[in-house]
Parts: sequence; structure tokens; C-alpha cells
Amino acid sequence: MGRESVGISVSKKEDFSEWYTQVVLKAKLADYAPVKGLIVLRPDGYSIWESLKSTFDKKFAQNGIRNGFLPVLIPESLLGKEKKHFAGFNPEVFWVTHSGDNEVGDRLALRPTSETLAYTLYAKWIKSWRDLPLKINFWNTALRAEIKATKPFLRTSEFLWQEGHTVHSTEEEAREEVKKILEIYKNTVEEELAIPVVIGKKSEKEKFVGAVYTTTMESIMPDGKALQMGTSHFLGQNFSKPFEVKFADRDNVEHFAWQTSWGVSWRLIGAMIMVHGDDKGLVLPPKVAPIQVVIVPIYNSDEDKLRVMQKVEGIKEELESTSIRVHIDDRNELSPGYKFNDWEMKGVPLRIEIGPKDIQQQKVVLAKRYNKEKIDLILKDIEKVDLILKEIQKNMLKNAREQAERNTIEISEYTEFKEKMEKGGFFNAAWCGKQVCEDKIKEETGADIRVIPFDREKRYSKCIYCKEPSSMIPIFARGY
RNA sequence: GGGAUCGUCGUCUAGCUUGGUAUGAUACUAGUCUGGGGGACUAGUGGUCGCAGGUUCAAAUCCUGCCGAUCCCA
Repeated sequence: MGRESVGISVSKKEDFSEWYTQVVLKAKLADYAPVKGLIVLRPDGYSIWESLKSTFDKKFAQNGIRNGFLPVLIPESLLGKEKKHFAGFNPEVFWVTHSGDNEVGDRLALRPTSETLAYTLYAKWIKSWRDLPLKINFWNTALRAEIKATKPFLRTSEFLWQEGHTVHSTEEEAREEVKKILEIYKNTVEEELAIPVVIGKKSEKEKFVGAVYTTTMESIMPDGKALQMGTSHFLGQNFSKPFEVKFADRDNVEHFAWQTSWGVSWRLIGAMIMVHGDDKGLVLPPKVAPIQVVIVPIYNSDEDKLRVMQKVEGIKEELESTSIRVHIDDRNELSPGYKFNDWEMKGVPLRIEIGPKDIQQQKVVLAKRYNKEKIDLILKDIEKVDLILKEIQKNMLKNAREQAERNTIEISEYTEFKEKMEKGGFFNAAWCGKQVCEDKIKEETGADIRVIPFDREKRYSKCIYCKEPSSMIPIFARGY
């Protein structure tokens, strides 16, 4: 009894959407807030975010990027300065119309993104080529009113993210920056979260409103839908002109600057849950797990307890000396079986079980979360835990990659495309580049162009829709 | 944007048709026995029925509005 109400009550395979929501809530990553579309991050969820944040911060710093802070309110007059940008975001902006009892003249937007505010300030700060490049990243939240059904981490009206905004004196340097950032994103997501991504460009239709072009990384989820994992935009001079981000070059001629902007959000956490989780709950990659190893002591008498706990403390110290994050589950009132299930729900990568029998044999039992494997480890080999965690991290990426590959297909017949799209997946299909075809495909199959992979930008074939000559093979999929 | 369904202790749920202040499970608290895969027993705590208003002697139940959630279609 009780099993159903404590654990996940549906299987990942049969009801993916319900499964996802239950994992988020029951693993205590997040909870719903009293306002539609808003969620609350709990400590277990927030530490995953903190872990990602610290990795990104290190990599950004190595690339000469520093952190700053921007306020949340942006006057309408600023937001509207770049026309297309404004038109794109306007339908989902939250507006502040009053300050206290007084109506404000120029309505204030709760930032849907900060380009317009940042660049107003950049225009003040940048005078000379000596001020460039200017590279600032902002960790904050963005607000975009979601009318559609919301999902924790994947679609919420407020989300945690970082938005980076850089300014360069040359076009080449800005384009290079866009690329560098996307590489940082890809490496981090694959190495930390063990999720494989495909990088490339967005189509004209799908690019960031106001950008010259958008580069993106996309991943496929186990239900066959695509998730945008992060974007890095080349803004050209589209913003520097209306916002007058200008600098005097070495020859004392004034030029408009070249800009980039880029961001990843807590969607990454949602992706991690979907890709790695199973019917027992969350499965965390060791690198981002708040607790990497949980020790469950087993005993049934006071003398046993004493002996076991002594051993357990020793193991903990030894593991911590190699910077492993260890937790001892010393809750006295719960049975070992309950604890096993509890930590599996929370996704802790490795569990150590140790009881009187183990002490007698000078060993412990190791249980790996991601593949449910249970093995014995001789006590004096305890330092191998570090290696095992590394191996888990590696295998999780490998498994995810294999799964992604199984869900990716080459396709050249439109009828087959339509038919198979019902089941989802990444479809490599040729495209002529015309938006009419892109629109028709979206209308008839629900799939859009997720990404045009960099290595498939110059592949010549026939458009899947109109059969006219095509010059690229994008990935089509239904998205989140 | 159009349509449908729903909202009762923390969670799931009975009651709603035929108005009379709420059922059970789980969780939680305490104790005893237990303890290597969600343990048992006993005793407790907890809800005024999403919110606001209306009808009525009386509203979880009927009516109106709002808020929120889920699903389908575009």
C-alpha cells in the first residue's frame, strides 16, 4: 500500500506529459506558484541551476565576459525602438500601468528580454574603439505571458536564464563571438547534462525577431518532440542603428557597432529530466547532482548501528576528500527499502548500502541509478567511486546519444514524412529555402524547421515539398 | 483564436442528479514491534468544499461572475 501515491503513478512511455509533471513535483525540484504559469524552484531544483551557472560563469570568464545586472522594468518607448523586435514580443509582454495610485505615462514592460534596455546603456558607455569589445552577461529572469498550457521549466511565463550581450567593432569579430558562445553551450550541455545537441542555424521564419541570423542548439526528447536548448544571435547593426551604439574608430570615423545576444534558460533542466528520467523518477548526471553519493546504513540492533555508522562516517570522509558530494541517510524511522526508493525518485546517481553483512565481508553494495545495476565493492577500493561517477556521466551521454540517433531519420518522400511525423522524431529532409514550403509543411504536419545543421548547409537535392532544387537539409520536427 | 471537461484535508477521492455544514485511502504526529527494495499495529492532527456574490430557513450540492487546471481543434 501507499506505493502508488508516493511514487510516480504513470509510466514514462504511456503518459509522458503526466510522467514529467509528477517527476518535477515529486522529486521536489519545483512547485506551482499561485499565479498562472509561474513556478517556484525548490532547493534541489535550484542547485542544479547553480551548478550550471557556475560552469557557464567559468567559461564566460575565460572568454572575457563579465556579469552585470539590469532592472526588470523597460519603458514602452524603449522596447518599441526596433520595430520588428517589438512586434514579435508585444503580444506576450506584461505591462506595469500604475505606480502606486498613479497611472504611469509611458507604460513599463516587465522585460521579455533586455536588448533594448542594454543597448540604450551601451550607447552611453561606448565612445571609442578602445571601449570594444564590450561583453556583458546578465543572470536574471524574463517574463513572457504564456497563453497556452504551461509546463514546469519548459513553458512558464517567467523563466530563469542568462542573456549575454556583446558589442564589437567588426562584423567578423561579432560573427566569431556568436559561434564561440554556441560552442560553449554545446560543450556544457553535453558534458554537464549528458544531453547530445545538434547545432546550426534557424530559418528566416524561426530566427530571433530583430536578428540578422540565429544559431541554435536543438535536442530531441524521448517523446519525439524537439526542444530548443539555447540560441546565439548575430544582430548585425539592426540594434546599433536605432539605439545609436556608435564608436569612433582608429581613423576617427564614427561607425555603428556589431552586436550579438545569446541565452540559455532553465529549460535545460526540463530537458535533463525528460532525457534521463525513468519510471522510478529523476536520474541526475553526476556532474550536476547536488548529492552524488547517498549512503544508506542498514542495521537492526543498537550494536550494529554503532558499528555501521562508524564505518559510514569513515567512507564519507574518504569520499569527501576527493570532493565528492556525499550524504548519509541516517533517518532512523524509515526502512532501507523506503530510502532506496526515495533517493531513486530524487535521482541521486550512486547509492552505497552498508550493513552488518557487508562489514563482515569488508565490502559495500553500490547501486547505480541510471541503469539500476548493483555491484559489490571491496572497502579498500572505495576510492574507485570517483571513477565510477565519471563512467556514469560518460555512459549517460552515450545512451542519450544512441536514443537520439534512433529517433533521427533521413526522409525524401513527403507522404512518408507526413505519416511518420505522427510518431515524432528528427527528420532530415531537403528544403528549397522558400517560406511557402516551410509554412505548408507546418500547416499539414505540425512540424517546423528546428535547425539547419552547419554541416548540412550545402547539400544539394530536391525539396521534400515542392520537389524543386534544394541546397540544404534541415531537421524538421514538432517542437515544444 | 475556437471548443470541451474539471476545481472537496498536503495528495488522490466519495458526496452534487433528488440542498440539511463532508467519505475513504495515503501522507503527517506519537508510541511499540520492525529494519538488505516503498513494514505492521494502536492512538491522534488535519478540510467549510478554488474565490466572490446571489437564491434559500439552510448551499460542497442550484444560479452568475472571476481565478486556476487539463484535453482537443486551428
